[in-house]
Amino acid sequence: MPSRKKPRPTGEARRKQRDPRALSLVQTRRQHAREIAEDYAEAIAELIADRGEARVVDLAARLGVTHVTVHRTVARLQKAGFVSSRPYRAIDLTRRGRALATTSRSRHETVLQFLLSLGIPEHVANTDAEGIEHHVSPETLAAFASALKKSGL
Amino acid sequence: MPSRKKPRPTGEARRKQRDPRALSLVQTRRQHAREIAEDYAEAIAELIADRGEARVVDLAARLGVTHVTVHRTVARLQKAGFVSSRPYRAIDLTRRGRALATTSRSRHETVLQFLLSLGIPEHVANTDAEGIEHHVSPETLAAFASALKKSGL
DNA sequence: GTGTTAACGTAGCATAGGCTACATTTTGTT
DNA sequence: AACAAAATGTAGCCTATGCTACGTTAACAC
Repeated sequence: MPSRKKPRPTGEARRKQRDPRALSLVQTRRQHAREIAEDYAEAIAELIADRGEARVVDLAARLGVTHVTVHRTVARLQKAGFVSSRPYRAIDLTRRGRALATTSRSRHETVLQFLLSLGIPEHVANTDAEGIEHHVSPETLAAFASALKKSGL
Repeated sequence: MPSRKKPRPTGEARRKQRDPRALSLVQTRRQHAREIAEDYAEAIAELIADRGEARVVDLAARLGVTHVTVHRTVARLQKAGFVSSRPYRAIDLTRRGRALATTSRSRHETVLQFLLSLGIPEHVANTDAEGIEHHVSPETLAAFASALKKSGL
């Protein structure tokens, strides 16, 4: 098969990207699919750690969506190579999925601790961290970690 | 008419939200539509300031999408009361749109300056700020501003 | 081993945001 | 005024992420 990847724009969309700020916006949008993968990987890893396995219903409760959404998304993540699953069975992470879960979790923790170190109340920090973590580059993450270390002395 | 707003989930989705972390995730997802409104409002305000008017093509170049996407989104934002537009004319912000643009712009600036104050390189900070700004609560924004003031002495 | 219930899967709908291709209107040139 | 080019609009397709409603399988009680 001719490797049916998602085709990048070739017409106006490509030609018109002259404004430098557009690049950041485009990157931010591209990031979106990965956000979901990160949230799922993190949640699956957590469920496996907590209860031994990740079931569709528990994942749904953990993520605040219906089991149908979980089912479809898991199928997509399986195609993408992050999880493995068989009908009516628990969901498992692939090696790649575990790697994603690990880095996501650690990044989440750093962002959360950093926000808390600024004096932000816990419930606010939790929600903000959830939204922010997916948009934090390695450089920014390192800066957060270093600021955290300084403040923690 | 019976006020056709977007209906909130009433079945499984509502019942199953027992996990506290789910709430943050649900909120983060709900935020999504507003992100676009903020990006558009900011871009439109900027174009009007820079060239006197905001045209569909310029907006498309500024946002890194095609003019078709801009056209459809502007229609949605008009329904939502953020912009006003007439066929083949420039796009204008409503009072609400201008308010959104102002707060978005100021928040963006605070986030960006805060990242820069941590020593993050400019091009990275720009991209990260673009992604992060939409997920920063008023509390966190205040914390950023206050940290910025301290560091800026 | 049968039957109920909970979990899982499937069908089908809606919204939102991308795109290309093509049609129409404005704008600007000659 | 007529034409060419640029801007805008429309049609139609795709993917992703939600949902409800309903069918199917597996787990568990008895």
